[in-house]
This record gives sequence, C-alpha cells and structure tokens, in this order.
Amino acid sequence: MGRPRDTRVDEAILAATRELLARHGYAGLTVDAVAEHAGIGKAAIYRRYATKQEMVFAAAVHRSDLAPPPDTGSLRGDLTCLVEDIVATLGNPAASSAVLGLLADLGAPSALADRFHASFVTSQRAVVAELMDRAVARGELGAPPDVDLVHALLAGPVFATLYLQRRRPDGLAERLGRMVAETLRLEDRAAGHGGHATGSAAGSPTA
Amino acid sequence: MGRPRDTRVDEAILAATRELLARHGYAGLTVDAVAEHAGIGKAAIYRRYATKQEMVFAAAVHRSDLAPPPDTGSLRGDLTCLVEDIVATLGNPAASSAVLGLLADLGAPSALADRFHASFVTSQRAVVAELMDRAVARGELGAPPDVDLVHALLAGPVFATLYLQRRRPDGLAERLGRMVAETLRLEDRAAGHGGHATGSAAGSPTA
Amino acid sequence: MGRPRDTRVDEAILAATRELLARHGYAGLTVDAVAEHAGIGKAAIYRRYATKQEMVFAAAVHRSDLAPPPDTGSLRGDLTCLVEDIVATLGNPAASSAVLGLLADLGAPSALADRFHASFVTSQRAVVAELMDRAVARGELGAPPDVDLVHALLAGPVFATLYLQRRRPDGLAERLGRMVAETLRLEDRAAGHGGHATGSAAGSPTA
Amino acid sequence: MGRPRDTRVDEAILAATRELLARHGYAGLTVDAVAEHAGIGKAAIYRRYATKQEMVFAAAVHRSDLAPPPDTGSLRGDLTCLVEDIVATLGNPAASSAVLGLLADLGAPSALADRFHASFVTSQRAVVAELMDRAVARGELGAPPDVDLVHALLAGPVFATLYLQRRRPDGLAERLGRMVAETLRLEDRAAGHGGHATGSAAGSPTA
DNA sequence: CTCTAAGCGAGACGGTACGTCGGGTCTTGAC
DNA sequence: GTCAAGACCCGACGTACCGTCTCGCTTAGAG
Repeated sequence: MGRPRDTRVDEAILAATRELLARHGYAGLTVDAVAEHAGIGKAAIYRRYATKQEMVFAAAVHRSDLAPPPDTGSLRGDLTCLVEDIVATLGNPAASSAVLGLLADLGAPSALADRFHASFVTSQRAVVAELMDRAVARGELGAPPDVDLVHALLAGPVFATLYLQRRRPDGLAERLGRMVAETLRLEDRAAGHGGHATGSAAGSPTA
Repeated sequence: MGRPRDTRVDEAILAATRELLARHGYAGLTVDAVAEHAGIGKAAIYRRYATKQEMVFAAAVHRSDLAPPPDTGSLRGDLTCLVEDIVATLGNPAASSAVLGLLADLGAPSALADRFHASFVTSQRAVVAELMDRAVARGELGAPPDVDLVHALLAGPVFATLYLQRRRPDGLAERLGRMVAETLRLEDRAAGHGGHATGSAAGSPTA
Repeated sequence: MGRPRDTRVDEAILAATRELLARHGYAGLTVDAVAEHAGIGKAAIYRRYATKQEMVFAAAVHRSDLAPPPDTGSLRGDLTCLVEDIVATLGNPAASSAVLGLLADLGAPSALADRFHASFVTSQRAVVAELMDRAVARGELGAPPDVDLVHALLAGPVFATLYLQRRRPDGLAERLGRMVAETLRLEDRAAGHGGHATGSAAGSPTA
Repeated sequence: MGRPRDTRVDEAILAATRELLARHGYAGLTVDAVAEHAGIGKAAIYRRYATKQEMVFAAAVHRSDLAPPPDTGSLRGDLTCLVEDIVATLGNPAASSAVLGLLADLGAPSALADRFHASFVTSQRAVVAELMDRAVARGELGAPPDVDLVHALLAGPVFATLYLQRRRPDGLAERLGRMVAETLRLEDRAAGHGGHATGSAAGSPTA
C-alpha cells in the first residue's frame, strides 16, 4: 500500500546516471551529483538501490540481457551478429565505463557481483550456446564446442580493443565473426567430427 | 645530499601493496592500510608515488614489460608462448586486480594512463609485431596482418576468461595459440599472399 | 461534507507522543515513531499540527494552563500550592522533556513560541499576580511585589532541581512556599510598607 | 608521536562554534557550518569531539568551572557574587543556547551527560558548599543548610528569568543574593542553631 | 667530526563522497 | 475529506579515504 514509486523518478535516476557516467566516467560519478542532476533527493536513490554500484548496474548494464539471437542462416553470420550486439552494448560510453568500473569494484563475491555476472556474462554465454546448437543442427559443426572458450573468443577481443587499445571497434564484428566461425569449423573437423561436408562453404566468401 | 632512500622501504611498500591487492582487491586497497601493513609512514609512499594509482602501477604492473619473445620456431609456438606470458602476468591475483582497477580508474588521459598503456599494451603490441615479422620471415605468412587485431585476438580471450568468466585460464594459452596461428594462416592465404605452402602444418591435429 | 476527524486518532497521537516523550526524551522523539506507535499515518499528524514542536506542545504542555489558584488563607499556603502545581506539571517525565526541548528549540520568536510562552509562563505569572493581590488584600503585604521576580523565585528552583540536579523535587514545594512567603514579608516591611503587623508570623518556626 | 594537534585549529573550532551558536542558536548549529566557518575540515572536528554535543560542550560550557569564589566578607555578598557569576556565564548568548540545548539533548544518561553535570552543576554546587562553610565559620549561620536547596534557590531564578521569561537578569544578582542570605539566616535561627546574634545586621542595609 | 640536507614513522590537516536518518509535503486507494 | 501507507525533497549526521603537511628523530655524505 502507500504511495507508489514515481516512475519519472526511476527514469530520472537512470538517465542522470547514464549521462554522468558518459560525461565523467565511473570514477568521478557521485551519488549526490546524480541526485542533483536528476532533480531528486538522495533518499529516492537509496530507496531503490542499496549502493552506488547497484545504481550503476541498473542504469547501464541490467537491461542488456542481450536480445534473442536472430538466425542469419550461417554460423559466421550468427557470430558476427552476436559480436555486433556486444560491440553495440559496450560502445555506449556509459555502459563502457560502467562495465569496467563494476568489474573492478566487484572484486569480492557478493549478491551484486552474482547478478552482474548473470545479467552480463551468463546471458552472453547462453546466446553462444544457442548459436553452437544451431550450427550443429545446420550441420556446420559435428559437435558443439566449449562454450566458455567460444565466448572468450568473441567477447575478449571486443574488450581488448575497447579497454586496452582504447580504439573504436569498427569492422571488428565482421572480421571476428568470420575468423571464429572458420576456426570452429577447423577444430571440429580436426577433432574427427564433421558435419556433412559443408566445409567448402567456409572457404568461399571472404567478404 | 641528505639521507638516501631506504631500499627496504621501497620493497616493503611494493610487497604490502601486492599482498593487500591480492587480499582485498583494487577497490578495498587503502594507502593508509599499505602504510600500516608495511610498517611505514604515508609520507614514505607519497615521496615515491604521486598517487595511489602510481603505487599500484609500480607494484603490480610496471615490471611486466613482457620479456623478449623467445623464438620457438613456429608461429603457433610463438603465439602460445606469448599468451602464456600474458596469462602468467594476469594470473597473479595482485596484478589481476591492479590491471582491472587501473583500467577503470584511468579514464581521462594522463601521464600515468600513457605509461600504463606503454608498459602494458604497447609492449604486448610490439611483441605481437615481432612475432608477425618472424612468421613472415619464416614464410608462414605472406604479409604481416593487422597487429592490433592479432593483439586483441590473443589478449582479449585471456581477459574475458579471467574477468568476465572468473575462471582460471588453464590450457587456454595452448588452444588460443593454435587457433590464432591457424586463423592467421587462413586469412593470409585468402588474401592472396601465401608463404611457400607451409599450410600442411595446419592439418596436423592438436599437439 | 467529507469525513470528520476521527477522535480516536487525536487521542492516539497525543498518547503516543507522551509515551515516547517519556521513554526516549524530546531529542529522541521522531514523528515517524509517533505515527507508527499510534498506528496511524504521518499525514494524520501533520493535518493537526504544523510541526513536531506543535505536536509536542499539544501533547505535553498545552492543557497545563495552571488550574485556578485555590485560596488557602495564607500567602505561604498559596505559594506552596502554586509550587506544588508546577512540580506536578513538570514531574511528569513527558512534560518534563517536552518543556525543556521546546525551550531549547524555540529560539527564534514565532507563533508557537508565543503560545508556549502564554500557556506556560504567562499563565503562571497571572497566578502569581493573583496570589500577590490576595496577600495584599489579606494584609500580609503592604504592596504587591515585582511579579516576575516572585515567579522566578518560585518556578526557578523547581527547574534547577529537576533539570540541573536531576533530582525529584520531593518536599520542595513546602519549603519553597515557606521561604518565599517569608522573604516577601521581610522585603515588604523593609520597603516601609507593612500590612497590619502580621510580621510575627515570621517567627513561628517551621510548620 | 606524529604531528601534534594544531592549536589554531582548536581555537578556530571553538570560536566558530561560539559564534554560530550565538548567531543561530543550538538548533540551527551545523557541524559542516562550523567547519566551513572555521576554514577547516570536518575530520579535524571529529578527531577532537565524538559528537556535535561534545563540541558544543567544549566550546560553551567546559571552561566555566566557575572561578574560585571570592570572599566578600558576608554571606549576602558571597551569594550575590556567585549569582553574578552564573548570570555572567549564561548571559553570553552562545553559552545560553548551548546550556539549554545540551540540557534538552542529553536526556539519556551518558558519558557526556555526566561530564556536563560535573562541569556545570557539580562545580556550582561545590561553590555553594564553600560559601555555606564560610558563613558558618563567620558565625552568620549555625549549621550549613541543604546545599542542593541553596543551589536551586540561586541558580533556579536565573534560569527562570533567562529561559522562561526571556528577560535580561539585570539587578537580579543583587536582589537574589540579599533574599537568599536573609532566608538562610531565618531558617537557621528557626532551626534553633544561630550564630552569635549577627542577626541584626540583616535588617539594616536594604540597598 | 661536525654540519646539514634528506629520509623516516606518526599522525593531523582540508576536502570530498559515502550511506543513514529525520522533518515536513504529497500521493494513492480505501472508506 | 479523512485515513494508513509510504514515496518525495531537503539537508545534517558521522565515517572513510585521498594527498599534503608538520613533528621530532635518524642517517649518511660534505666539509
């Protein structure tokens, strides 16, 4: 019962967090500043989020449950598509700061650390697993490969490009999708599995 | 003139920083705690390092200029070796926390940000470039590929495994070295270059 | 038109205020706590009282308009009676906390400050004036003395005993009434007034 | 060891507290405001005082250990002198607000409550006891009266005048000293003690 | 062999942000 | 229009950390 939470306040908090995150980065983000910028009181923030980290998580990461993966008809297309999603998510400066900041802040295992993992990592992993199954169904792969490895091969280079090299990952999705698809097919064949010889398709379209 | 710096103090600072970094993570690391744990005064720290970041950098990152790359005789061996170095560097929990923390803290360009980049990223990049040249010299590749891309393909998955998946990267170097070497050869041939047909090496499965 | 105020709410507010005042003192009294303890909403409180001070005033001070002074037949008896009233009023722990708290809070002149003054101070002063007139009429005093001084002589020691010494003022009224009555008669005679020589009463020791 | 407390900071805190106390009263006094007004950080305050109350106590009450009572040669003079001291102490607007505010805030027994009592009440009580002994030694009184009662008779009216009537206590010390001295002598004789008949002295100099 | 500049542990300093709490206002849906 | 519930804005509280600044002492190398 009682007065319901004001939706405009929710949105104002998230919007302000995202803007200040983009403008000043994760370090440099102040709860007071968010409150002032959103035209609300700090209590309204802490009524929703127990800590600054929770707020940032909600503002910049939570919703990125990673949309259901569209089937492009080929492993390579699917992977490219997934990488494009990851790039799009992290390309946003707010999310970019937030993910890195949270990753650094959430050293000790905690409830939020788990939720962050679930929202960000587990969901990506699930998508990867789905794509592998599709490839097997299609006959592109004989057996589904190590999901964590594939995930690392896809998400890792995006991280490296953005956070280590501090470059825009232009064209990365395309190239990464192609390379990983090719690698997976090679590994698959080398392991003695092997779909019904779709292998040749892989060699042809270099983009 | 005057009294020279006490070497034992230098070491005590670095040791304490590394220990506390490993124990409490980058967030959770306090300059006061380092001073107390090292049995020294804060002034002794700030006489050496201008900021907490500098201290952490010196304690956990600085020396990792990445040893000169040993020539293993094959692209795949060289890459595996490099990834092993990266894994070894970041496997240490102190360095692990430190790198992530500094990455998050050093949002704005600064002198330290540049030095961090130089010590960590540029040196890795240089090694990658060297390995590419070796491969070309050996005839494994017809033309040196995009160094940044290769760097991202090597370092990225290590980051993803450690920081996103929070797993130990056991066996990652081996697999990653093989996959990337193979991918590079494929790309190279597809691009119409092509060393003197060392391609067969790709077929030899696993190791 | 509209729903009438619920009388039980009025009483619940006042009762809860008094209880919490007695239990936690003025400083530890919270409007939220009053609402919860009374099983009502804060709005019901603020609909009746503009501020926490008003509420406390109403709960613990307002009604103490100081009953009409009973004529005991002697100045000494009247004064004793008045002091007993004051002691009874402030002896209640709720009222005790409330008066002190309001006194401290109501620094700046305000409407409530005036009402507090009127309800608490002015009414006492009026009673004192009345008692003085009675004494003059009776012939115990030749001229009515400075009312404020007499008030201070009566109420002050009660305050000092309760708030400074933190003791229960047992037996204080009796002794204070006697002393002040005697003092006033002495002053009166010294000033050259003098009722019809009731002075001898002064010699009658004790009671 | 370590850097010693800066005396100027101590003084700046106390001075700022006193000024803001006088300007805005006890309620309305902010620790942040004190820090800003003193040009120091909040930490410097909380390093010295655990709470706002402690700070106010130190600034406005602590030092009022009540100077050693000067011997004026007569009970009446001594009492007048003491009341003048009390009036002088509480006449200061800062001390005035502080005493009342602390009295109201320190409802529950606590370490500070005890120290406040000791510094403010006990010291006054000790002076009163001393004056009573002097009077007995002088022969003005046959036996020392109830010290708490006398203390209440002296301090109480000052409180009542200042805090209840909100008047300046001009001329109060004089009148109060005379009245209480006279009362005590009367009580003393009535109780059957009696110094060597100095009684007549009381009647003469009315001022 | 003294003098002196610099290092040292300790800890206070000014700031700034945190997360909590209280006061007084406003809003919802039930009555 | 009142009620219980509870969200809202505001602003103070006391804590913690950063990077700086003394203190009084120790330690080496220059004269």
